Amino acid sequence: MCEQLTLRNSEMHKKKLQNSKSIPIDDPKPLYQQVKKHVMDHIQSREWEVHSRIPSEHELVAELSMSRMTIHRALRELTQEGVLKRIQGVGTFIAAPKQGATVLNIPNIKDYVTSRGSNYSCVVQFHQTDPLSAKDALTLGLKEGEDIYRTYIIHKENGIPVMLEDRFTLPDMLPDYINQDFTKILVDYFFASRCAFLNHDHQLSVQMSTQEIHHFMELDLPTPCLCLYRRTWSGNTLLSTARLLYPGQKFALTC
Amino acid sequence: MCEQLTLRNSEMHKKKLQNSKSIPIDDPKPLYQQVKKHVMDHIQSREWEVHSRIPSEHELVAELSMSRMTIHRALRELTQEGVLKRIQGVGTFIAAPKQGATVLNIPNIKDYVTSRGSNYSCVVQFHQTDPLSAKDALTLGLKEGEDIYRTYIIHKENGIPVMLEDRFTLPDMLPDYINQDFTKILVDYFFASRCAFLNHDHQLSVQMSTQEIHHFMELDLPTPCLCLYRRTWSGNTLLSTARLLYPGQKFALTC
DNA sequence: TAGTGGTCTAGACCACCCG
DNA sequence: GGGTGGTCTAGACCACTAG
Repeated sequence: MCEQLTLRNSEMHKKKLQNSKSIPIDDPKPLYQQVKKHVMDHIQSREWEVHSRIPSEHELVAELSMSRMTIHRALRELTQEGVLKRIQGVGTFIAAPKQGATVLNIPNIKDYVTSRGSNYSCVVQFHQTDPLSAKDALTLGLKEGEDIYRTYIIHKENGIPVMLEDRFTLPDMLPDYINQDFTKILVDYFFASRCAFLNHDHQLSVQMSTQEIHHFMELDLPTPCLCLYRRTWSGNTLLSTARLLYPGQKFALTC
Repeated sequence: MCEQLTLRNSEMHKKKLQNSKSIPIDDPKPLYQQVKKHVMDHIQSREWEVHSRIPSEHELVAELSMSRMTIHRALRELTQEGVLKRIQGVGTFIAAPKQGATVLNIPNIKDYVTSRGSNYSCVVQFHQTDPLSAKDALTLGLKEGEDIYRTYIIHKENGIPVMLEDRFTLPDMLPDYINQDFTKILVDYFFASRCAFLNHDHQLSVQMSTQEIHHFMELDLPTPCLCLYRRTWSGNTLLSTARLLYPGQKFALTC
């Protein structure tokens, strides 16, 4: 088996040499990618089991007749991808499969609406400087009564409200925030245009619609709502918090 | 500015040489990481703007007095991380910041419960072979009446139901699925132990609790529920679908 | 044709782990 | 001390893009 693979690889090497005479035959992939596939094949075929040790770089260099840097790059990338686990001075092992890490990718509201072939619009209900209430001050880690920007936007699909955005933004970092017209640019886009490396954290919950939600979302009946609480940071500095309310409808997918 | 950085880097080089005399002074990082930081600093300070071209590998080699492989590794990793965009024959550019891609990372239920310091347990209500109903057959892309494994589990935190798992699993791929004791092993862990490369897709929605949910989740009042519909694949082959119901409570965060 | 990024090599030094 | 992975170099050949 190993011998067979060695042969295959030396054949590939020949093809590469042929290819260098500018006679592209069948697009041989880079060697490091072949090594990655070689390792993946052994894992998928169960020949190399989870947690077991795979050949060292030195052994793969000998087996596949490549330089150590090429082998190393392949193994390093597989390690970055979570397939392998490497321990200096010990060896390279098959990593345990990731378990239970469930990732949801929620597109922004405008892309989501337009991707459904619908018309996107929004109405900015408030966009002003407010003194902080005691409750909000607690959440934001600020003092009661301090000034903060508050923005309240209803996002619509074909004119029908689909999402309520209730946002607090700290004035220190982005003083021109309050002058923006958020019917023209999404708040997230504005942040992305001003700050190079944003990060977010999120908290997901469900709640029944309140009177306030009924009013702005044009609802008649009590409706379960998905509530996404998002904080936006630039490095370790909090920029903004948002409560995003999606009244009871399927709204997100992928990955 | 550039000169200053070159100086800083040659100083680091000296430190590295000192360090090689086994006198670790202040843990100098690998050169390629210094290059990454060098680039990131220029981006964060706005010195290099979005979409603008940054110095070529050759220029960075001269500026920072490093080998091209080291420069190349730094720029390649930043490209993989989405910070840069490289075009062969043209140059290296600052990538546009990712916008609106909101990612939620939901831990598995057992880790979630235990991470809160609570006691995890579960009850398997059904675990049997069922003929497919017309509606479920449609969702799964199978024929009505075909046999399928159905598993119905109530997950509990300190004895109180917190999540309902209603799962259909195709019998072809994992014939010993039906013999598992899912009070001992999470279904996701079982899949991970049998299939090397799993992927999932998800759909999120909210719904009001039904009579069925009231009964199994020990609810008295109608409650909004978060419903996560998850499909599990091995390559392009569907393994299992699950409806995961979390009655109205905060349940997930991070990233 | 000159400059760019993509890949690959052969060799080197290092920190780390283990017997 | 011998084997492992982590890093780095100097040089090479290539495909690609643009003037």
